[in-house]
Amino acid sequence: MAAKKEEFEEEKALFEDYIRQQGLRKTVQRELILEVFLMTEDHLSSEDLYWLAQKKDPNVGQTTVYRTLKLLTEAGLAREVRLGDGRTYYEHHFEHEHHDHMVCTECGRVIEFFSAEIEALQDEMAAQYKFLPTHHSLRILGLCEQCQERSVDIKTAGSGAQPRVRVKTTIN
Amino acid sequence: MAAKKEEFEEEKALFEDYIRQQGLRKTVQRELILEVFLMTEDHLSSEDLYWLAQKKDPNVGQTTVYRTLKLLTEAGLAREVRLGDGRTYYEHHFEHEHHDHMVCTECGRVIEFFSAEIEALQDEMAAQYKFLPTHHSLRILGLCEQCQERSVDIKTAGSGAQPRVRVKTTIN
DNA sequence: TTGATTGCAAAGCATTTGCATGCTA
DNA sequence: TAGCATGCAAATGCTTTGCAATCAA
Repeated sequence: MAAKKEEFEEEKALFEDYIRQQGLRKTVQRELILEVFLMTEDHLSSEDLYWLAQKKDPNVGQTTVYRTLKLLTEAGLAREVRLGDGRTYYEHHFEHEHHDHMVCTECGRVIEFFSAEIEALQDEMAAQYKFLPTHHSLRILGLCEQCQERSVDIKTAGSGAQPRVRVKTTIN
Repeated sequence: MAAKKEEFEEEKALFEDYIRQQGLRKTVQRELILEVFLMTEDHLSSEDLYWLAQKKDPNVGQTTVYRTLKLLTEAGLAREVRLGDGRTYYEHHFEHEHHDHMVCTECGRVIEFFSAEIEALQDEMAAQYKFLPTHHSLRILGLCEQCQERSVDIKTAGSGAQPRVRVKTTIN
């Protein structure tokens, strides 16, 4: 994992460019938070990121994480995601395909998916209303495969197959 | 507007059925809140509803509005909507077509739209992941027609044509 | 040196909960 | 009468803000 550090030069450069453009300053905290964010392929809440950053440097504060995530979003490196519970999650934005989410209301599992047809139809609808879309979010709530099975036979089956999708246990 | 009161017998019956089924109790507050909700064809936050109900009976409390909105949602009369700011809005659910929203990030205007094709494709995607969808929400953010014009020529033009869509000014 | 940045503590919101009182069935 | 419902106040959880100290440019 530590070996990954060198991979994010492009993203880091982008961030530094943004910082310079805006007349802001490069700080160790911002660098650290960006690094931790980039190293984690997941939907992270501000708090998640805070704990991860804390492990590397106990000197970072919650507030700075909040502020830096906003910054990353403005810089185009992160994207805010609302999964349905109160908090705001962040996912990678730079060089990551746009996608939407299915959220299991039972276990919180998040499945990412993409449909070019849906995208196209959305633009069509927007055009119909002369609406200029900047971004969109489609969330499908329901039960994932595992939880459907679980609710059919109520055996408390042990952990079956490896989950094929990333799991967020922070929800619910 | 007061003449509309008699129109909602079906909805009221539905609510009373639900209340009875659940072993709950019919109260003046619940009736009033339901009535005010039904009389307003809009996206209402709990606070919006609270003020509207207050005008009719200063004895209703915020808490009861929150609790009753949950109840209405469970009874299938209301549906929760997240428009992107912090709060939760509610819209009619009973005998109302499902639809999605375009939200103008400039003025907060909300456009409702529906696309059977998008719906169908969503089900298709869900099936592909063996996901059992219960509901979904699609939100397109961007600029409405008026705000696009406004940002082209920066003349602070007065109020032009009548807005063709319902406007929520509570956002932003 | 100057002013942006940090982190703590406190404030802000929307929403929920504890609990004594009130009211429905 | 029994116990659900109400409404106030307090608590909660996430996020933002005020501000003095710190640090980058």
